[in-house]
Amino acid sequence: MPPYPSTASPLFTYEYPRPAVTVDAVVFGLDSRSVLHVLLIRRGSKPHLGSWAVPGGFVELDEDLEVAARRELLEESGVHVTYLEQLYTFGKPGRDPRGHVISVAWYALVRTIDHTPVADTDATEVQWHSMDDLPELAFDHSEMVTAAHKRLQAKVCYAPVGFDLLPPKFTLRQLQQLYEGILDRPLDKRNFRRKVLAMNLLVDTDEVEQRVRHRAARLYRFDHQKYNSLALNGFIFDI
Amino acid sequence: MPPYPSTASPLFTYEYPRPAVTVDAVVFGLDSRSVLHVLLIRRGSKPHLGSWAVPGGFVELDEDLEVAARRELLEESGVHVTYLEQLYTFGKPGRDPRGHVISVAWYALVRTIDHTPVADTDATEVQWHSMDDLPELAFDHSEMVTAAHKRLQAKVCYAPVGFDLLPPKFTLRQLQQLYEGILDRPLDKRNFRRKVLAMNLLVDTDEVEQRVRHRAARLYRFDHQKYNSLALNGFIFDI
DNA sequence: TCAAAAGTGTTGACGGTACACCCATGT
DNA sequence: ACATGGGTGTACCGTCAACACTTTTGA
Repeated sequence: MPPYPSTASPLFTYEYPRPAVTVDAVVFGLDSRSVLHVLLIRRGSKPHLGSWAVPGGFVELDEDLEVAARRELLEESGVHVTYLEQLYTFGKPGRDPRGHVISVAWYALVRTIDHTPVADTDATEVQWHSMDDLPELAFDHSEMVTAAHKRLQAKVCYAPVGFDLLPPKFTLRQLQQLYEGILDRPLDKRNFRRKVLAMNLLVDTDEVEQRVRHRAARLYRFDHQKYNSLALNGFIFDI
Repeated sequence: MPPYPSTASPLFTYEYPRPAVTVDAVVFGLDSRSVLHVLLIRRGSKPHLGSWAVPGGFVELDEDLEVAARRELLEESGVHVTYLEQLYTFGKPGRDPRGHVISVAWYALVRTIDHTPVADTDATEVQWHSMDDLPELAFDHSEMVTAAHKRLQAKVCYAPVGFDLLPPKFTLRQLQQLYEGILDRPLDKRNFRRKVLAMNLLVDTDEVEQRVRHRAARLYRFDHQKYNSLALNGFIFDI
């Protein structure tokens, strides 16, 4: 085992052993019925070999934390995330049997989870699991998923992050089902539609959904540009 | 320089060098005129020797992150915090000239800042600085303070954390000035009083403030017990 | 023609905001 | 007596919640 390698400055002394640092990401997606799912991998190495876990891994030296999170997601599950936000840093001694491991947890949103191609390096299996039927998870990953879900529930109410779970063009029904799935409660259809349309941030594309066996719904897209300029002037998205 | 020491499990390999991990804490307090202040230390060592910075330091192996934050606060500034919450983890390469240093930032509230005794180990000087007159700070600490302030502004609106900045018994005026100082905007006196009293979480102590040269205001205390039991049933504090 | 979802308004309750004066106290 | 802040009520307005029927479409 080589001595601990040097970094940029000679002033940096190595009297103290360092904890290891990982990043883990709780990835949310919706299936075609707008049901909220979480991406899990089956661990291909010890500890917790064979258990389900959230994708993640060690941060490399001089690697940005967000870059590390994206790299691990790509390596372990091949998903393309549309939204990524830091969640919380878990560092309780004993959370990893290998020693002191500090994990910077993130949560991410992806657009659609039907037919997601999955790569794997460390993971033997990658799978979407419905939020209301999750298996036991390795380490403290259940806690991470719970925290991420709460954060998402709070955030969709005051920021337009939900759109990152939908395709660029979507129906009002899809949007409402998304909110109902995330908030885990029913919403009134008329009130919901009135409220979201009143913000004037949805653009009617003059297209309708295809191949449905009922009256086809209009497709809307979210006007990110307009939202951004409004947000600069203190506008607050609110559902 | 000794080789990097071993941890619990032999499975834990040391092929990769690890970033260092620190904790830093943005500590808020009010002066006697209810003006929001931040606790800063003047750095007594390189890098940024002589610059103002937020108190913090390296996490020890197998030390819990919150414990580390409290330890550093005690060592560097001797303050007793009444509230401590994790804020964000900063890990951009280059944020510390010594090498890759990941900082888990916290924010804390203390009750009163008049005549605060200050100890120091690494710090040559410890001082409260008014939020609207902050010096340049070392590293990315300005960013930390800004993030902490935003978080505090958001949090006082939906959680009773502001009371951790006040003495156990306080006047409604103090409470209002606290909110005005944190939110940085004036509030209507009658509406504010009606709203906070309507929550039925303030207990009139039947005492009044002393040694004031005007009509003495009633002193209230916040009923933490009642709040906790209400919160369990879904009650949400709201200012 | 049936099944399924799209689309559409009104009312009542509640909470937020705006606003000004008299009172108690210490100097 | 004066300066300083303590303490109080009402009216208007906007927002939210509750609620049901007709229309369109594909099978």
